[in-house]
Amino acid sequence: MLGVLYASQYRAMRWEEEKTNDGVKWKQLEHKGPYFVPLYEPLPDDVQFYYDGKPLKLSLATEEIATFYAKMLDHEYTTKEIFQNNFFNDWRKEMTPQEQEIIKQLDKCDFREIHKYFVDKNEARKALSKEEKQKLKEEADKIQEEYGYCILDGHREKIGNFKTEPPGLFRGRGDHPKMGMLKKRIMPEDVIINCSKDSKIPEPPVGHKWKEVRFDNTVTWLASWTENIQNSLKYIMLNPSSKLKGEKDWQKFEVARKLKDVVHKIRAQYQADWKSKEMKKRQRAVALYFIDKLALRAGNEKEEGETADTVGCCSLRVEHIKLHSKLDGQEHVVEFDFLGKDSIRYYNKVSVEKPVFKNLQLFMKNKDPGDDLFDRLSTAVLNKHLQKLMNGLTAKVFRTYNASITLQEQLKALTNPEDSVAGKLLSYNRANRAVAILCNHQRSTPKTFEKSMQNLQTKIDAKKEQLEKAQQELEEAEDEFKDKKDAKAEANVQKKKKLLERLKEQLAKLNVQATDKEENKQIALGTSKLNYLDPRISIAWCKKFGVPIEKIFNKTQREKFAWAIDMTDEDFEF
DNA sequence: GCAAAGACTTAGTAGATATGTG
DNA sequence: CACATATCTACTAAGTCTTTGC
Repeated sequence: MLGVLYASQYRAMRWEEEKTNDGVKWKQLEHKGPYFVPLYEPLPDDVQFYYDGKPLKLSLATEEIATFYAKMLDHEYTTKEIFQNNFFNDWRKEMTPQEQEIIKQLDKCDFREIHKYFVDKNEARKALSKEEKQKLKEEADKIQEEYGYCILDGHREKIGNFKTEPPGLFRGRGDHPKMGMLKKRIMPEDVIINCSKDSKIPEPPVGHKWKEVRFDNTVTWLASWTENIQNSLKYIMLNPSSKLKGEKDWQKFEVARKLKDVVHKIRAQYQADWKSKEMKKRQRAVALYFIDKLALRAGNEKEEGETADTVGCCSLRVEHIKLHSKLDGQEHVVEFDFLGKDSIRYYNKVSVEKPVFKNLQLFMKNKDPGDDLFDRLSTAVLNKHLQKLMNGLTAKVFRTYNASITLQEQLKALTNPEDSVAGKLLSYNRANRAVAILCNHQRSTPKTFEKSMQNLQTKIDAKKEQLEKAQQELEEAEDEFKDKKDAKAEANVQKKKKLLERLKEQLAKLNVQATDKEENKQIALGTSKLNYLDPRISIAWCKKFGVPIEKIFNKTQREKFAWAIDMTDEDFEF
């Protein structure tokens, strides 16, 4: 074979579908191991901790943990009782016996001086000169260069998270029972290295050993450790731009496209199952209907008291829905109100088919608010059923499928080929937004939202004024041309016309911006774009309507979707 | 057949960086 | 050019689903 390949051939080969199904993920894996975050640097002597109003010199380990709390002093977390208690408990465990003897109440601890020290330090860093900042950047780049890449089957690939997580206080989301607990420092002795046998095995930092070095090519991680809060594993894995991740991503969307072919049959079946004699089947059918229609997550069981109380479809409880025979002119309305992943609230009122409504009444009969709505159902049962309906089908495929098909339909409905690029982008964002709403992807309203909205309005008003003025000037110029009929006057008319056109465009652009911003207030578009929307739909749309891909995908996104950018033409259909 | 462990994807946010503006 | 604002990136928690071990 020739040593030279055309770029397109190379690309086609690079994304060629994986044939192996023996679970082997790679043949060669070489890397440097994780980068360990720097050790704790003690506070200067003039920065003091006070207990009960008196300065108290802390041992190194105790001081380090104190700084974790001090740094968070103006964060809402430190006002929460659970956070305070968990922190204080864990902190006391690390104290010397003498310190334990003295430090007995958190409210007698004064961290303010330590807090100020870190605030000042932060400011100082921000105020650094360009050259000094450049130097810091170069140092960071050097670390990235050395630890941030690995060799996988002959390709140099970027690693996603190559640094160990620094110690600190656990920041769980929502009402997390473990918030404030001490997240311990990861040492080489905690870390398992995974690489290929014949590769250069990473060296542990001097004076240290790895917990284990293994050669498992059926998994994709490079290193792992067990974190001490939930006692679960953490991994160092490849960046989404890597071939391995890209192929997996592609595969995910291919499974979702396969669902497109059978979804009608599946829908017909679960509708029929609403009337099944078996309670278990009815529950399965109603749950699947929710997952399909509302894009709910599967809802695995969680260990009580270990995490925030959140639910998905299969773990919904009676207290999470209300039934209304009639509401706001609609029949058979189900009102959902529960906390989902990341304790994000799901609130929705949906009019459902009568049999669904009847079934829900049945499922709720003689149950307490805290009882499971689908008591005969689990995600395992549901997924086992789905697996029989289509190879590779699980609950989450419905989210991917419905998100992608919605984008495709919305783009078709909303795009006007006559629009400017800005107008088309508004349509794109609206289509994206429809998906984000479906998937309930929310964000907290940016702190400066109201203000920046006002600023934009001021700009719009100013532009309107300019426009009116330009309009007048144009009329005057036209009058003058009627009088004089000379070349100079004609040129002036043309000039004013151009100006007017430009201002009109600018105003239109600002208006589009304002609409977009308002509609986006509490909705996060990024998550669906990155995880649920088949990028080929977006790329085909760009090509079809002459929108540069950079307008919808930033650098990171283009890297992640390199597989799709390489293979998609404007005719692609999901 | 089940629970726990393991592997991998999906999620919002904080802080860094880029861009626009007076 | 300094500052404000918008956008991007890194981070790591929190899910889903599969595998393991009894």
